[in-house]
Amino acid sequence: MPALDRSLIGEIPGFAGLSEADLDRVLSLAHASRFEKDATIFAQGEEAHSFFLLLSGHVRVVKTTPEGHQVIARYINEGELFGLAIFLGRSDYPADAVAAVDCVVLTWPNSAAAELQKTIPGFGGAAYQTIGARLQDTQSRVMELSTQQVEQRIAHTVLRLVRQSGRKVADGIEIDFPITRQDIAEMTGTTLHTVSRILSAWEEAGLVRGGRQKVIVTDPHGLMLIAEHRR
Amino acid sequence: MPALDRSLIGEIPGFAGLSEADLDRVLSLAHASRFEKDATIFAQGEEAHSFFLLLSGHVRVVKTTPEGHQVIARYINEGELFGLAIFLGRSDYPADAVAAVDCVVLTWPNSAAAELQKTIPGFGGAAYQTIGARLQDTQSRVMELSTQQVEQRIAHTVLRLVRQSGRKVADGIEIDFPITRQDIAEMTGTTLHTVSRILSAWEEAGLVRGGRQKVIVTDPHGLMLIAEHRR
DNA sequence: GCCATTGTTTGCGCTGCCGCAAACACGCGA
DNA sequence: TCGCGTGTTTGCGGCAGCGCAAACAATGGC
Repeated sequence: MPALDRSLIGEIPGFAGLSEADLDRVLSLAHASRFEKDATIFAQGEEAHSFFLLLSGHVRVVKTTPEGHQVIARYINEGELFGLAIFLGRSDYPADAVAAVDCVVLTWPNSAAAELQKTIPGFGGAAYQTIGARLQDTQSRVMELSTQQVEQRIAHTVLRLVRQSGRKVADGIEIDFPITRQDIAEMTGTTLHTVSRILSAWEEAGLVRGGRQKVIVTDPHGLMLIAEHRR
Repeated sequence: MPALDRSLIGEIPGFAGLSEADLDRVLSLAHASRFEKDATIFAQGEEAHSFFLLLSGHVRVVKTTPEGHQVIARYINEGELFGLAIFLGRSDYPADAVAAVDCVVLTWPNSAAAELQKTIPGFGGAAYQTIGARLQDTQSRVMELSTQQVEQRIAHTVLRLVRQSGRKVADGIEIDFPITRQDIAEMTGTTLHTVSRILSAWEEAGLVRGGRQKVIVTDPHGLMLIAEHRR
C-alpha cells in the first residue's frame, strides 16, 4: 500500500495540532478505501473491529428498532470521525453506517486506538471531543422531540443540514447530498407523508424549493421564524 | 478539612482499579459537601468550575428550553459522575442539577481534571466511559420518542427507573426517590395529565400502585408487555 | 389541628398528526 | 426512447394525546 499523504488529515480539527511525525504515525496505521453510494460501511450489531474518518462524501448513520423502524442518528460530514464503538467500550456497532454518496474513508483497526492514545496525546482527545459533541446534539434532539411540534422539528432539522452540509446554488442553499422525505421523517420522528405535506406548504410560501431527493432553502430567515414558532 | 476516606470511592466502578495511593491522590483534590432536597448543585448556563461525583442520594438533571419547557435529561444515581462539562469541552453547564433528596457530593475543581488525567491513567477513562454510556442512553431515548406511543415510553421509563433505583417493598418495587407525575412527563415528552391517566389505568389493571410522588411497580412483567406493546 | 401549598385525578372537546390509499412524476437502465 | 422502479404528492377519515378546567387529596408549616 502506498503511504498516505499528510495532507489527507493535516487540516482536520483534532489532527491539526499534530506534528508531521505524529501525522505520519497516525496514517501509517490506517488504510483508505472507497465506498460507493448506498454501500454499507458497517452494520448494526456487527463486531466493531475498526473506527473511521470520513475523508470525502457523506455517511448516514441509521439505527433500526427491534420492530423494524429506522431512525437516522446523524449524518457524518467530511473530516468527522465515526464508528467510535471502541471508545464507548462497545464490542459491536450500535447502528448501520451507509454511504449517502460515493465516499472515501480512512479506517483504523481497534488495535491502533490503544496505541495511538498512548503515544499521541491529542489523538484520544479528538475522539472524545467528537463523542461529547454528539452527546450534546443528541440531547438537543431529545428536547426538540419532547417539546416541539412536527413543523418546528422539521424546520430545525433542515436548517441544521443546510448549515452543516449546505452548498450555495443560484436561488438559495441546497443540501449537498441526496435526501428523501423519508430520510427527513426518520430524523424528526414523523412520517414521510407529513414531511411531504409540510415541505409542499413551505414551497407554496416561497421558503424552500423541493425536488426528487433534494431540498433547497430559499429563505433561511423565514424558516428560522418557523423553527422558533413565530410565523 | 479532614482527609476523606478511601472507602468513599474505592468501590465505585471506574475507581475500583486504582491503587490506594492513587485513591488518596484523587481524594486529596476533592471536597465533599451536602445538598438538601431541592437544592441546586449547579445551574444551566452557569460557568462550569467543577465536576462531581454523587456519593449518596439522587440528582435530577433538568434542561430548560428558551420557551421555558423543562426536560429531565436523567437522574444520577449513587456512584455516578456528573457535571462533566469540562470533559465535553464546554465552559458552562448545559443543564440544572437539583438534589432529588438530601445528597452528599464529591466536588473537584476543573483544574484537578487536567492533573488527574495526566497522573492517573484510569481517571479520564472513568469520565469518558460515563459520557459514552450517556450518549447511548440518550440515543435510545431519541428512538423511543421517535417510534413509540406515550404509553410504551412511560412503561420503559418507569421500568428503567425501577431497575436503576428500585427498592424492594412489601408488594413490589418502589422508585426510591420522590417523583411526581410531572417529572415522569418531562422524562417521556408528554403531559402531567396523560401520565396521570395512564398510571391510573395501570393501577386499575393491577400493574402498579401510585401515591403522592411515589410509584410502586407490582407487576414488572406485565409492564414489560406494555413496553413492548404486546398487551 | 388548621390552613396553604403542592400534587393528583378526571371529564370534555378539540386538533395535529398518522394511516391508508391512490395517483402522479422523475430519472435511470435497457 | 420507453418502461419500470423509486420517490413524491394529496385526499380523507380517525384517534391518541393535548389543553383547559375544576375538584380533590396529601403534606408540611405554624
